[in-house]
Amino acid sequence: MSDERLAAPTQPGVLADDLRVALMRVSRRIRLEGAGGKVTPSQFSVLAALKHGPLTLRELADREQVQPPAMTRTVASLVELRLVARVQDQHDRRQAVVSLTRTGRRLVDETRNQRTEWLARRLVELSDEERRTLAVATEILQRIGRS
Amino acid sequence: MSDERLAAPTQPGVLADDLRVALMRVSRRIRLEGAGGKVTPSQFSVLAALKHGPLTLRELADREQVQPPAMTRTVASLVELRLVARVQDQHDRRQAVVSLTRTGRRLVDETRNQRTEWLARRLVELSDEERRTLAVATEILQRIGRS
DNA sequence: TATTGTTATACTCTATAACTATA
DNA sequence: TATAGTTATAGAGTATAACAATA
Repeated sequence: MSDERLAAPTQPGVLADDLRVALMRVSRRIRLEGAGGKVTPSQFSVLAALKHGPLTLRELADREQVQPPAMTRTVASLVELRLVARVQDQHDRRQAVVSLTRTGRRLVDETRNQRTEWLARRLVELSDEERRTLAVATEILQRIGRS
Repeated sequence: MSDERLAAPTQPGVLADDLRVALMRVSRRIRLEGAGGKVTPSQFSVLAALKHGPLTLRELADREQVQPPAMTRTVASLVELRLVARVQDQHDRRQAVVSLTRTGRRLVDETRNQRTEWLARRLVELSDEERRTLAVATEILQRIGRS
């Protein structure tokens, strides 16, 4: 008797279905962690987008795939919460440049850390070999994510 | 010289950070596929929850982690779209049982297939060994998702 | 009394259309 | 004219509080 029924399925169609479900479920779990109710998911997504530097309102709207009026409101709420600052661009006064405040940056880092820690706790329960498998899988997923 | 810089990092903290980012990015990509604008994410989530059989409004609210009034509205909109049907339970007339219509089931299956196919197209571009790695990783992620 | 679901009300996120200010 | 952003308006999704119907 072969051990086919024990082997993880590798046919693209079957694997895609299993992997899709597993990916969606785990990311949902991760998203629930560290979302300490301080800001909404939309607001947090904007904060995370600003992590690597200031962006104009238009750039934020494009990256978050929302229309400018929606971003106007979200940014206004974040300004109110003192999590971002907005200043008029001096060279093109039509543009508003949005950046993280120190408090905003701290919130992004804390949430990120909480999410990472939730996953890290799951990983320490695995064997070395399983972690090696996930490490290689991570590289493959990174490639898929870029495509 | 060791090949440390080539090896995928397996320390739980580092791996968790890389894996988290990769997971979130790929699931976001998957979620964007086949979301043909026919229904909203909330509505689709309810349809998917009904895939394995009818549920009462209360059960739906619990599974979707929303309060009953929100589910009342979402179900009403899906009834309007002819994607679900709701009938009063004959044994307990307080309860409303919600089930997929044929159209609703078709929409769930089509969306699911489109998402799976997007991922399957990425998988056929990989080597056999990479697919084996992802297959084993899927089993590990399934365990993490259940925890 | 307890449970299921609805109605009333309010707030957030989103969209499109029309507008203002700047280039 | 074209672009960046806002205001006006509307619809979906969510919540809590108060209520109706049934168990």
